[in-house]
Amino acid sequence: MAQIVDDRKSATIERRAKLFRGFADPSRLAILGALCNEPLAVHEIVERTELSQPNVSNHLRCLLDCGLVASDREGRFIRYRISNPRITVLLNDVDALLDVVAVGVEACDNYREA
Amino acid sequence: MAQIVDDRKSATIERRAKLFRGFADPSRLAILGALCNEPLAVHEIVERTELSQPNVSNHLRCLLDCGLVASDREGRFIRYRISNPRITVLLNDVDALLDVVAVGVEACDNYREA
DNA sequence: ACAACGTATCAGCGAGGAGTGATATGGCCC
DNA sequence: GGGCCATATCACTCCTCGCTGATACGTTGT
Repeated sequence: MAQIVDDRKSATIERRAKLFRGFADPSRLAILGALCNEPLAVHEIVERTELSQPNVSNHLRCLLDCGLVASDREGRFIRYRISNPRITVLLNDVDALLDVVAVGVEACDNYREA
Repeated sequence: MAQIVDDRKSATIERRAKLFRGFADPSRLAILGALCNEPLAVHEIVERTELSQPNVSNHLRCLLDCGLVASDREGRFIRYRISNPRITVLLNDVDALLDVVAVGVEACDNYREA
C-alpha cells in the first residue's frame, strides 16, 4: 500500500521531470518562443532561430511527440503551432519566477552556464 | 542593434532554459515536493525521498544557489524551505499542463523515459 | 518526368551532469 | 575534549542528450 503510494508519487515526479526537460533546452525554447507569436513553417523557424534545419526538425519531432506543438500540412509546407494555451501560461510563470531568482540562477554553477 | 536585440533575446532564452533545468531532475523535484508541504532538515529529506545524503546535499546546494530554496540553521540541523510561492505556482501549472499532455510526454522517446 | 524546394531521418561525436563513495567540516552532549 | 551526529565537499564514472552532416522522402510546378 505504501509501496503503491510511493510508486504513484514517483511516477508523478518522473512525468514532471520529463515535461520540464522538454522545456529545458534553449533550442526548444527558441522554437516555442517563435511559435508563441504565430504558427510557422519549419523553414521560417529555421530563419528566425538560426538553428540548423535538421536540428529544428529533431526538436519539432520531440515537441510534437510530447504534444506541446501541433502541425498542419499546407501544400508542401508544414505549419507548426503551440498546441495548448497552458504552455504560454507556463512560460509566463517562468519569466515571473525569473524576475525573482534570475540573479541566483545565473550564479549557480552546478550546471552549465550557457 | 539587431545584434543587441538578438543577444538580449537569447540571454532570456538561456536563463529560461537554465531555470527549467533546475526543475528537470527527479531528485530535485522530489526534494522540492517534500519541501512544499513543510520546511525540512536534510536528514528528513533523505528519509522521505530515499536519496543518498550526498546526493541530497548536492541538489540542495544547487537549489540554494539558484535561489529556489532558503536555509536556516537550527542547532546542528539546517532547515530548508521553499523560497518563493511562485515555485509552487509553477509546479501546479506543470501538473495542469500534464493533465493535457501526459500521454504524449510519456510516449516521447526522444529523451530518457525514467 | 524532372527539377527544385521543404521536411524528416539517421549515425556518430562530444559534452555536460547525475549519482556514488570516501572524506572533511562543524555543532552538540556527556 | 572526545565521540557522535548532521551536513558538505570532492573525484570519478557512466549515461544521456544535443548538434552536425549526409541523405532520404515527399510535394509542387513545368
